[in-house]
Amino acid sequence: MSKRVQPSPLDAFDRKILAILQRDNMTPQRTIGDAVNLSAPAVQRRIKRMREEGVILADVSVVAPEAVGQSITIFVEVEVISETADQIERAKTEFAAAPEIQQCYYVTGEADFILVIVVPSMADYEALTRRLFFGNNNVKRFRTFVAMDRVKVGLGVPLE
Amino acid sequence: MSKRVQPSPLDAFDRKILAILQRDNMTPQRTIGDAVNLSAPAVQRRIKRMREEGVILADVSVVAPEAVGQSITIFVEVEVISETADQIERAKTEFAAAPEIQQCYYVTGEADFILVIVVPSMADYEALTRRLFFGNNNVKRFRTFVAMDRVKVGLGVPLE
DNA sequence: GACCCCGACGAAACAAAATTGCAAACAGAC
DNA sequence: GTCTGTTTGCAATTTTGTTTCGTCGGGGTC
Repeated sequence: MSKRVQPSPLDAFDRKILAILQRDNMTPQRTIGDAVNLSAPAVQRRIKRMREEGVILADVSVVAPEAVGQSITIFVEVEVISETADQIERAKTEFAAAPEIQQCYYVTGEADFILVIVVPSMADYEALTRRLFFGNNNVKRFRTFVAMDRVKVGLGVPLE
Repeated sequence: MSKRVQPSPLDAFDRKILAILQRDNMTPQRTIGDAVNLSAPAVQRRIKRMREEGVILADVSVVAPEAVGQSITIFVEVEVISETADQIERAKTEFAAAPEIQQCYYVTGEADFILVIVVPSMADYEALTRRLFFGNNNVKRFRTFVAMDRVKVGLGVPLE
């Protein structure tokens, strides 16, 4: 199920390449090569390997939510009643399936799940809570935080 | 300062293209064209326009945090003492500057900021809290949630 | 209705980038 | 020192992105 193939260790070249790609994956390999002192084909082979090994999970465009009418970002802390493996698995599956849920994490602490949700309006959010939380009798409680400002949004990982 | 240029409305073609790109932005334009019934140049013009208008914010590779030794994801709710515009701005700037902070949102509700943090170890997180929270006398309180499972992670927005 | 203008399209030509084949450099094992 | 693996750079090939150009269709004007 996992995409990882071999945990082949990353060297300094790989990390530099990753640092560039996670900022802009349309950078020409030639340019990357110049930046890291490697030929374009060498860079390309490393990228290919990292994709195969699952170091690079995906290559995506980041779409501005407001531009497509999804102007509201919401955080939700969800606390469940039963924490049996079965129930947790069920919750994970349900959350993962909802397209409005951009991110879902299973966490320790005072909550069990933290969700990042993107919707066009509060009415849509209200409808979603009805479906997802009130309609799920394993949800004990949930707390909502509405984002006023997306100060920093990304999936970039600290490198080097 | 903003990247938006003109809020030219998106049609069904644009949305279909975005849906493809936010899943895989390495899809050849010809392939996209076939999928949406448009020629490659038409697709390319639309993509170019959406980039210029800020509909497409960025094009990035998604790196697996574990693969680069950043195996711990943490959520933090931060509550500040003073909520003057000045202090909030200062906090935003500071959070945005930290590379370990992957995401930062300014929110309503029981907290003021929600952070998503990626670190190699709890020790690193501890050091970060010391620097970021204990070292900041405007932080009243913060709550930590450690992710046990990244159930769903992405920046994709619901389209159509 | 005839006209023009504007915008978007597709086909083809073109440019640039990615990919592959191959020989050489290098590192470690014996 | 020689062998074997791996990784590299260069050059040829292929794929992809980009530009050009002629055409089509809608809207406004006279």
